[in-house]
Amino acid sequence: MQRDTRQRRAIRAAFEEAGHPLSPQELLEAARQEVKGLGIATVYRNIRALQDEGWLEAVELPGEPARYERAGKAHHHHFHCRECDRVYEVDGCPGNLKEVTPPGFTLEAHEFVLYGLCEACAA
Amino acid sequence: MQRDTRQRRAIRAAFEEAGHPLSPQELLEAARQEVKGLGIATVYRNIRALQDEGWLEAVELPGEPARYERAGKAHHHHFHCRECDRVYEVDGCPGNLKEVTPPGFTLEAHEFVLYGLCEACAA
DNA sequence: GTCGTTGCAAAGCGTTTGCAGCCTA
DNA sequence: TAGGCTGCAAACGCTTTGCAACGAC
Repeated sequence: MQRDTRQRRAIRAAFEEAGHPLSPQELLEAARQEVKGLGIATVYRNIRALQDEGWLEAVELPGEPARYERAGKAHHHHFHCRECDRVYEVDGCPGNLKEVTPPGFTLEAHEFVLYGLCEACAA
Repeated sequence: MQRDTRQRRAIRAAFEEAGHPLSPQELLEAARQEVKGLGIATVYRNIRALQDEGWLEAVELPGEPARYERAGKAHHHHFHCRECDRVYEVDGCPGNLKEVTPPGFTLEAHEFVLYGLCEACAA
């Protein structure tokens, strides 16, 4: 049975407050403001627990450590700003996925990441 | 000045022969058939050297170690088989990238990865 | 012979796991 | 009080680096 600890509450709260995906390190720093002495192992263990529970989802970006965001959102992709390093959600989905799939291959899922400048950084 | 060693020749040859991106480990195994006793450190050092030289390009897949392929190919994306773990090139590009980009954002690049079963594994 | 290159082993780095004590239910 | 949870440190897997010997030119 799962218990409601200070650590877990702080970790959940960090995700509620952040409007964007968090890395384990960012999460540690955020949650430590609430729970001093919080260990990185606890952060990783809770990330996994919250994922198993279906409360969190991994956001895997090519070439960098995974970030995490609240689960249950509608299908979406991400825009990674190369200036502020922030990750934004984008709605919608590129077309002609099937036409791009090689003949004989079975398509089950897809990842899609946009890179560039966000509105603030483009100004 | 760069030297032409047995190891470097074997590594180059492995890429020429493989029709798909190779991970450092796959590369080690392939090149070892030519050069027994080849070390993994040498593989990594040559991957970097060949990248600097513009002969190789990294293929970064979300959530796993990078693979590498010959540079200079036409724009393409990749299909990752969840069964045999191989990565294939796919030609073409999904549409409506601009429609998906949020207003005010500047789109500079995109990554796109398909997941599923390759032709061999789907059988 | 020079000096770039190699293999080995050790060091890094992010993530996971073992363990003894802690704390929630 | 039981047993899930935590912090610490050690263990991991992948990649990089230090070093002395090697070998291309």
